[in-house]
Amino acid sequence: MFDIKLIRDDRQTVEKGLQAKGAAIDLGPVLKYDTERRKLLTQLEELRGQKNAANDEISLALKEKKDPKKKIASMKTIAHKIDALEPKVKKVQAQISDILIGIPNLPHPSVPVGGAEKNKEVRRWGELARFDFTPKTHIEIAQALDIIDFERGAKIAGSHFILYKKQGARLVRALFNFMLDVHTSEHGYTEVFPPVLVNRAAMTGTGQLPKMAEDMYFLPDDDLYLIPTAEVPVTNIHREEILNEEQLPVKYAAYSACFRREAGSYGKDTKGLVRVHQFDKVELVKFVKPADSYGELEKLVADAEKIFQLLELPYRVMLLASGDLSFAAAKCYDIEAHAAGMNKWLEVSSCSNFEDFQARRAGIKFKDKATKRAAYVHTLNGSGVALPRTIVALLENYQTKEGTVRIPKVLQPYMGGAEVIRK
RNA sequence: GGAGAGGUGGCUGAGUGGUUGAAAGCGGCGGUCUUGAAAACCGUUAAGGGGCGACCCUUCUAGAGUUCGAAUCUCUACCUCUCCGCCA
Repeated sequence: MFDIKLIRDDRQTVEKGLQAKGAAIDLGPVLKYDTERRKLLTQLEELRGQKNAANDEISLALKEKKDPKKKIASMKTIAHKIDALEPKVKKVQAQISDILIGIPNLPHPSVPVGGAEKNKEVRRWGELARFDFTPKTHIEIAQALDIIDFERGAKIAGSHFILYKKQGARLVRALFNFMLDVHTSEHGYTEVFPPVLVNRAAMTGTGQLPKMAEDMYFLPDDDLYLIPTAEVPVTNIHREEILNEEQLPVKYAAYSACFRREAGSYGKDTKGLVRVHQFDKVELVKFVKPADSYGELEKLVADAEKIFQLLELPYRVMLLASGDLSFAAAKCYDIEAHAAGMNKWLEVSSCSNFEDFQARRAGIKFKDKATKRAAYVHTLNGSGVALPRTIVALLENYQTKEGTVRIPKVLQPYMGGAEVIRK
């Protein structure tokens, strides 16, 4: 929920931020409703005060064995006035919430203003793979090695659903185990394994609802959604909670399957692993003190990068421009791995600082010792990392002339000691 | 799926129509005592909204209702627990 106070106090900054994000929202109406709400609320509270006072008098009269009839009658009059006013207040409050819930987070000042063309490469790691033969795409490699069956995946569920086989299936298991191990034992994250179905409140809390409804699988009989990322259940672990300042930062690493309808992206990446409806991902989620959140964002990106460094896969880190940011994000880095077969940079991780945007919607606070008040935490999350595109990079970068695929050192223990994937 | 019992502050838990925003305990914070700590004792300690402020209003899972008045009564939804059934 966007902070109405910020709109009230600094309308220009909000408008500028929204414009940078490409969200054309007229703040006039919400401010008008806000003024009206406060006017009505003052009246309502005045009446409620009268009612409470009358009630005290009645209760006192009863105690003193006096007749409260007259007082009851006057309280009745007040109650009628309140009944008339209450729906008006509720209505205007609902109008305000409807607008606020649809306002995206503002970009951080360090974010370049503009569309995707303004995305900025901030660093690059590793050497691009070079071959003395023409490298194949992961589709050709996987089919030749019989480790992915695209046709039968489609037969079972539909196109863009993947059936991994043999060392392909093992590779999936190897990768998320490896990633979880790195993040829990080296980066200090607590492992969680969340539900992949969540309710409406959870989806609203992290900001997927109301805007992203058409991109999610929904089970109407149970009013439940399949998660598009573990960010949703994991961030909602602490929904409507007040955390202790000492326990911050809280850091979770979660493996989950993720489900995306990818509505509207038909015709894009129609083949292979680049865009699929169900995929696996290890997600990192942090709850931090507001003052620490930008430092924590840099660490989060570094934690995700570490996976590619260990896998020895070349990548670059992109700072997203304002127009390319998601609804809830204030600042975001994408990690893009290079896939040699397709000769493309593939987005494999997205690390974002949401500041207090999600915390506000989900009611996640901490007890601030300095002020002795409950304040919103800042939430962050990043993929650490998404599997299918990492598999694309692995297959395409580690392919050999013979058609086999070398397994990076760190993964070999997870692959039963195998050094190569062969048919 | 069937039967029953519940959902109260950071936690446990009292409260069955009117000074109850809510007893008590635990935990937290401050103090006395102590070289320091523990123990003991004293005090303090919910969140949100409005107002410059004294202060006022809201909130006992959520929504609807009964009543002059609801944590307390009624209905609905959701959730939890116990027993039975089914089941990986």
